[in-house]
Amino acid sequence: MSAYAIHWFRRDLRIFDNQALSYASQQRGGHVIPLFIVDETLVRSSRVGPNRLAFLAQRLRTLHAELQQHGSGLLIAYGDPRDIIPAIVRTYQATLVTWERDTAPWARQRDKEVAQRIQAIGIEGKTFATLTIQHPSSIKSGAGTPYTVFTPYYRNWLRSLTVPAAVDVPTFIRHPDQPDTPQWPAWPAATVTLPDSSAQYAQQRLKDFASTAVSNYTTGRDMLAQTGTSRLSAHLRFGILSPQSMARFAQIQMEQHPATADTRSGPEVWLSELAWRDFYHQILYHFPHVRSGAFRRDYDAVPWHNDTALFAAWCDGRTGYPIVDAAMRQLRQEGWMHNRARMIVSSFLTKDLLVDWRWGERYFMQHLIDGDTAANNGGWQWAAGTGTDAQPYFRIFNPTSQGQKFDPDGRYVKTYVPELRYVPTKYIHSPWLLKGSDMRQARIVVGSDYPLPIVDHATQRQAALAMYQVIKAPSADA
DNA sequence: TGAAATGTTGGGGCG
DNA sequence: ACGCCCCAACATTTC
Repeated sequence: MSAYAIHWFRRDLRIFDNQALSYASQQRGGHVIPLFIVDETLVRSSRVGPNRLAFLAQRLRTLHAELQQHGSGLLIAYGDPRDIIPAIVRTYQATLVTWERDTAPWARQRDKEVAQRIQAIGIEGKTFATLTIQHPSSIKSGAGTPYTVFTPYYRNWLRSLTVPAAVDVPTFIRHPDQPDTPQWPAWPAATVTLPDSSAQYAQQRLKDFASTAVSNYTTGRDMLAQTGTSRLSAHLRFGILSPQSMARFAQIQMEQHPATADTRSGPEVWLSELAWRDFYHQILYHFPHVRSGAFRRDYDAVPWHNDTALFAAWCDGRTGYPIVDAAMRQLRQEGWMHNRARMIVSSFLTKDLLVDWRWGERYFMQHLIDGDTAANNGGWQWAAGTGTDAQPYFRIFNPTSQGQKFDPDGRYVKTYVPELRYVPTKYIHSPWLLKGSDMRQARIVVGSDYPLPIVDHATQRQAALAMYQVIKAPSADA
């Protein structure tokens, strides 16, 4: 009988279209131990919240069930992978370890040390670059440097895009010593209703989205009250679906929905969103300093006001701006927020409340089930104007007009801010203007039942422009 | 993957 | 008929 391989699951929690897992199985004739390691130091990070953990815990259970259907099961171990991997290699006399390569610098460092440790005992570590559709180091400018602007990156990304065919579910032969039941993590319960974590659900949702919603994606994705987006971000985050499988669907749909002269087709725009994900992963890969500070280092000098009361009001969804409050309450209720809403609230936090983007970034990471450092950091720095290809500091969203554009009938606001449900459409994004008979019709007193705006947008816009002036000031040379 | 401020134009009210 | 003004509508510039 062949020796065993270990497949180390991390962010690729699937058995279909998992190159590293299938390789392990093929190399050892099905003798593969599916392993997940819980590193409690990561679990206790201030960038993690109960909802993402609970979704991960749930996925470990559904992954185990899916493995069981194929005669296998998940092995869950606890500790530092640098110690755990060599220990399990010894326990099960394994001769090969496979895993999906990460893009984050700290994870790459850890993985490098794991590889060194098993190499020292004569075991091969075989890795696969499948976390992104194209590897961060594969898309470079003519000068050989990484792109920091999306458009040229995307042009190059599209040109070199060849999505590998899907890899089938491998065969599994269970190791006789592997416990029947994994030792499940004892993590706090979710505070929200979690999405279905099964691969079956995710694959069906992908099919449904690809066959219907994606054709209207170009405009539908921005409409807050519509299901115009795939809503598969959490599944992509944990690799329940591979990004490659999404790209394949997008490519098929692109052939069926050709672009018109003036508008990019839905599938094309959706594919570009997948490229944005790749883009931000390669930014984190090549510029690890973005994790703690501005990509453009001069923006670290922006004198954020950081008023804790204003920040608390933003977190709680009581700013008095309905579109902002709806979005922040959606985040708390669902552990998810519509992408357009993420842009609106991040613009509001940084440019109306003048709070450091890192406060918002951390809060998002604590609450988002789909929270991913690369994408979340990229999005926040984009909104704050501190990042790669960011919107300029003077581009400031008006929360009222954004609401009118992307939630014209107020359905999104009324879903998450129910105290505004009788407010006439005309005032739904500016309830502070209600008076007389309109106020009576709205059955609400603005200022007590729902807050008055905690800041004045026009005033704060000017304050934000002033705050960002340090960027333009000449450096103080001695 | 803005919005506000400022500039320009032209229709129409009015003396 | 004419000049003047107002201002909506659109364009351009600025942040």
